Amino acid sequence: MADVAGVAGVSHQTVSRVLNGLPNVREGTRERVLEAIDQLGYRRNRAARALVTARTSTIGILTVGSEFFGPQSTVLAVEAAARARGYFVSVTSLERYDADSALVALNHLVDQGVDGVVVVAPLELVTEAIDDAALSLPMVVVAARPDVPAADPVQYVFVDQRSGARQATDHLLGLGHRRIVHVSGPVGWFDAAERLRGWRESMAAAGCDAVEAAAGDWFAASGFEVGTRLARQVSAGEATAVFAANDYLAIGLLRAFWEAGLSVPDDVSVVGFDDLQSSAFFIPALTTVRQPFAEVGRTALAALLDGADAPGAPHVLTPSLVVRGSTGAPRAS
Amino acid sequence: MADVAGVAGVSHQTVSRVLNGLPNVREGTRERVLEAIDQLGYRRNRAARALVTARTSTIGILTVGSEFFGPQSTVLAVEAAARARGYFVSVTSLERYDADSALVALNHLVDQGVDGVVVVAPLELVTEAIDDAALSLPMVVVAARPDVPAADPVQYVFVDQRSGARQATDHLLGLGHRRIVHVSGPVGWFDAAERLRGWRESMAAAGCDAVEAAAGDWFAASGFEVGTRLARQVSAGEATAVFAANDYLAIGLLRAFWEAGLSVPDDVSVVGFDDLQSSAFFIPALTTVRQPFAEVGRTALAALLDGADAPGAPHVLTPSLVVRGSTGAPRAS
DNA sequence: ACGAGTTATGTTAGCGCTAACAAATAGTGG
DNA sequence: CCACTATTTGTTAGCGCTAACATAACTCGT
Repeated sequence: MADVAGVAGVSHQTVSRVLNGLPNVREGTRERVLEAIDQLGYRRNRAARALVTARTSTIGILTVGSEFFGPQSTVLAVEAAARARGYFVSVTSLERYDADSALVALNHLVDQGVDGVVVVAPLELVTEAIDDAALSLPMVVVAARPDVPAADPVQYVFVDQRSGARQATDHLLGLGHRRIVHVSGPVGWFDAAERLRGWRESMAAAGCDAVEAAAGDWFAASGFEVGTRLARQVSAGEATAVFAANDYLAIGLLRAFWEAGLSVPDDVSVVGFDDLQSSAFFIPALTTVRQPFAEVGRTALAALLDGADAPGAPHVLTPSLVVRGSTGAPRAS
Repeated sequence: MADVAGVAGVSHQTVSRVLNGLPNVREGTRERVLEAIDQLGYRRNRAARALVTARTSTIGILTVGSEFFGPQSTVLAVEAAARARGYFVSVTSLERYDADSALVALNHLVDQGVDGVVVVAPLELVTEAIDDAALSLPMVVVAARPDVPAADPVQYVFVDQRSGARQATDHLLGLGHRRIVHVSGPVGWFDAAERLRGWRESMAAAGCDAVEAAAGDWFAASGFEVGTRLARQVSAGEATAVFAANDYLAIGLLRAFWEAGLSVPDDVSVVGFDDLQSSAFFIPALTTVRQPFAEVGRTALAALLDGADAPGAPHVLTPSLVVRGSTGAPRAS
């Protein structure tokens, strides 16, 4: 910076002023400074700036370290939103799914001096770890947590999973299905719990028994495994539709039903959740629930940067049902 | 740090020594310092440290900002490898796929003072932008670039896409197929170009005509569109197998063939590339090529941190074919 | 027990920047 | 044309840390 000041014939402070866009710099001076900067290829040292301002212009993202569609999409959206607002983004993922890992990851970000943290890890143990950590750092959690502590300084942003599940279930009910099984996601995940709850609510409202089949994780292999069992229930007339907690599980289901010689949607309807890029091309095309990830990203960042002092109610966004070929009226019995 | 020194009854320098694990600190002193740190909940200021050491312990990752399986998996792997080695990771993605965006993104990282950059954006225009930028920063590019400039200070790490394509094609040839169409990925992507080339090599070696069908992007929708056309060729006996540039395209193909009433693999064999989590559950299960992403991540990071001064030959990893139900011998004609 | 050789600790300076204040210059009304 | 205000520029200090050097405190061998 001293070099730039020398070339431009001003003091380093004036250079700083130009760089920060402060007023009270004559136009001619500003131009000379910018010229000198350009000529010398000068770049401001962010560490020194951070040291004196006590702000790093960096936000941390804590995410589950896997290829889950929802979290992954959210992270991308937050990153894009942050970049658009001139922030740097530091990403850290969970090594394992336990409270210890969550704290390690959180500390990793705090050590880095981030100005705020967006948590994209909709796991109960992560939010618990955060509650315990009680950091004095602006923090936004993207997770459909139903019981946000009242005085929690942390802000919540999420897509209403329960609403999505109700839309999916109501769609099936509307087609005439009564025996709708839910293949639920793994325990400990808010999204799984909320989708399960939404399904239960709709089933209860319709006066139907809610029979659940739990999948061990979010992947197609689990969906297939559960689907193999469900195929027998379908054949026995014990189920006419399945609502899967996500599209990967639905892939496994479709496959299992196909292997069992069952036709979707003639013998059994299937609904997923997430709307993958390729869900429209499954066999058959999958009816599913789409989430507004880009909006989640923007909202989360806005909450973090602008609403630092306004925890208040969580920001809830609404998903929408996408009806395709995997659902139809139940076979007249 | 001064506070800690006060509590421990030592100078701030001794605290610094303890923190950095330097020798020549008596055990008792070290313990007192650690105790004081713990008691005060002290955290070292990274900005100040970065200022004086001129190193940020942060590496930047430049990636395409989309949900592509390969890049996404690679980023996760690099992040995990970096964390394991105590580095912070700053991620930036391309706003658009043009040279300008690439430079903006690269500058964004440089401005941040990263110690090195890993580029996970296997696009020609990105490597060109990097060549032009000629930054004096350790840099590793994860891209199957066939013509790495000799004196390039940038290191390359990649999975041998050509080998994967040859394995896929040779598998089909071995089954007896002669008319094997390749559905190629979008132009401008190294992976697409290399897979195309590998397929051509194998076809040429077998003395077969290589008929290509270009997809506009990497997604299932394009695969479906191309597949609709290919279905007619298959019916006309002009093709007996299709090698898709990735699994998403393959999904679209499977769907198109299904709609056309063609059986896979009886009427036409299909091979993909990437081995998605769910590829084993497609209908039929997809024969595809699996890439060692975790190894790519580790190798890239090792190259960045350890081999700063040894550009040399690119680090090439090898993918492996996974044979499943979507391939079989051609129908005897 | 004394000095040479080690090892442990303290002192000083400065990394590059911005905040706060001081000085200089330009602008304005009487 | 001068006193006075508004604007522009310069000067100084210090953010929290580490490198380099200075000093103090221990070892030992003789």
